[in-house]
Amino acid sequence: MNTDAAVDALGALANAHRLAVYRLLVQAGPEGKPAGAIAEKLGLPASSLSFHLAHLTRAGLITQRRESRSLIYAADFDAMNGLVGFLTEKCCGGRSCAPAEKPKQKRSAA
Amino acid sequence: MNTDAAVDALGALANAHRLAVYRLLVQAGPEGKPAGAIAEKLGLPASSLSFHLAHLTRAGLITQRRESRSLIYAADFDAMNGLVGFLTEKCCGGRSCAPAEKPKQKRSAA
DNA sequence: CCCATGATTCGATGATACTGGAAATGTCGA
DNA sequence: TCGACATTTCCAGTATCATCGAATCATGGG
Repeated sequence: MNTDAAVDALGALANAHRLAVYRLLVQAGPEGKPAGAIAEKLGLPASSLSFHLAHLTRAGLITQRRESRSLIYAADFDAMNGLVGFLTEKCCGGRSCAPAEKPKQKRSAA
Repeated sequence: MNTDAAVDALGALANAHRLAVYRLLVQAGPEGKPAGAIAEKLGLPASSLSFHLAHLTRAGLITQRRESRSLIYAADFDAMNGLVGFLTEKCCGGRSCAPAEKPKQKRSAA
């Protein structure tokens, strides 16, 4: 993950519709969801949804695969983890910064 | 963290300059950095930097405090953790999704 | 081959964001 | 009080993004 990729990913998520799509796919897990099901669930016109799906795909946050006539989209969890890692990189210059790194505390965290 | 707040935060980070500012502050830790030092480090005109700092502040990602003539900015780590939590919420519908959560499962679900 | 279905691309329009110099604001030392 | 310093606000020009109906592409069944 480099700066350009991170900016692309963040820009892709910085929209209410795309964020909703992405979270839906995150919750759907690796099997993903077809475009039509997403459009219905979110109440978006097909062309608008397609625009947003393309945006997320271009940013590397989701993947696309065809299954017969449907195109199935799924979240790319590696990309998300890479993004999170990039944001917190060298957090606090190595010093403790409590919850951002969650050290070796065995307390149940939220 | 709700959807609107997340969109604001992501939008604030979705810019090369602001992302650089934010990462600089994340690495600087809780003590933060004065605007002038950030401007110099990043080679940004003061007015442009001020615009970006205001954007990040409005999104709740960084905090501002005055120290004599300087305005010190610092990353708000709670906000970042809230954002990350929001993105990964209900990840995979509760099923295993490997690296996104603590790797505790031994089933190969995928 | 032809049609139905699922999804993308095209195109025009309106809205929003980024930039940076100049001027204004707030703060401190002498 | 005056001047120097640190930073923000103002402003206008440019550029990029979001929307969605219609047209188009891709696939599978009869």
